[in-house]
Amino acid sequence: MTSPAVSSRDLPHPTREEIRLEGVLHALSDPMRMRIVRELAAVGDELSCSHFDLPVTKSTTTHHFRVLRESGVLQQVYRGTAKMNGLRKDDLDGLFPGLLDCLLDAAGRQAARLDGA
Amino acid sequence: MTSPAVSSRDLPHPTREEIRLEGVLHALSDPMRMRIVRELAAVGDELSCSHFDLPVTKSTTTHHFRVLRESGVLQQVYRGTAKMNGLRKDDLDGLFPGLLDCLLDAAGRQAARLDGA
DNA sequence: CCCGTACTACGATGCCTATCGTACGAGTCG
DNA sequence: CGACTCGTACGATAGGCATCGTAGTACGGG
Repeated sequence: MTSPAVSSRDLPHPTREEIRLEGVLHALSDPMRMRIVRELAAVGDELSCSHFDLPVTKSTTTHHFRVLRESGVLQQVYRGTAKMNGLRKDDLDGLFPGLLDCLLDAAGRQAARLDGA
Repeated sequence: MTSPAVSSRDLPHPTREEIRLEGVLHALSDPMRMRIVRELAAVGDELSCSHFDLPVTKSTTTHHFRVLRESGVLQQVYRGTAKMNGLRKDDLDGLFPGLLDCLLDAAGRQAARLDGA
C-alpha cells in the first residue's frame, strides 16, 4: 500500500501558451464545470473524479472533466484507478493575473446571493 | 438637428438581479462579442451598432448584440435610427466587483501576446 | 410623400454540446 | 485468476448556436 504510481496512460493537455481565454470562459460558463472548479479551489488540493457527487451520470462527468482539461483549467493524472484533478492555478495566473480569483469570487457571490443568504 | 429622441421601441433587458455569471461568461466566450466589449470599454462611452466593423454580416452582428444585451453585459437604446450600446459597468461591478476589469485585462494580455508583441 | 439608412425578423444550415446508456479497459485486492 | 471499482469510448438524441441571405420595419431628411 505504497503511494500508487502514476499510470502510463497519458492525457493530452494544452501547454500554457496554448490556453485561450475564450476557451477558459466557455469552460466555466457551464454551472456543472464551475461547480467542479469551485470545489477544487476550496479544497486547494487535487481531488479524484469520484470525489464529486454531481447530478449527472458518470459519462457526462467524464465529458465535463475533459472540457476543463482541454481548455487548460485542470491538469489530470492517473494514480492507480483514480484520476486526480488539480487546478492549473500557476499557468492561469501567469497568463491572466488575478482572473481565476476574480471568477471564483464572482461565483461565490452569486451562490451566496441565490441561496437566499 | 437637435439630439435625437429616444424611441419608444423597447428592448428587453435583464434586471441587475437577473444577471447570471454563467450568462456573462458565455457571452464573453465568443471572440466577436469580446471584441465588441473591449472596444466599448476602450472608448468608455456608448457606440452605435454601425460603428463596429466586424467580419460578419449585419444579421450576425445583430445576433451578437442581442446576446450581450440579454446576458446583461450591455444596455441598448434606440436614438433615432441608431441603436446605442453601453457597457453595464455599474451593474456588473455591483454584482461581481472587479470581474469586468479583470476580464478586460485578460483579453488585452492575450491580444498583445497573440499579436506577437 | 418617397427614399435612404439602420437595424430586425425569419428561415435555413451546419456544427457543437450536454446528456444518456451500454459496453469496455485499466488497476487493485482477495 | 476473478471480482470489483474507476473511469473511457462510442453511439444516439435533442437542443443550442454562429452564420448567412432575404425581406421587412422604423426613423429622418429632402
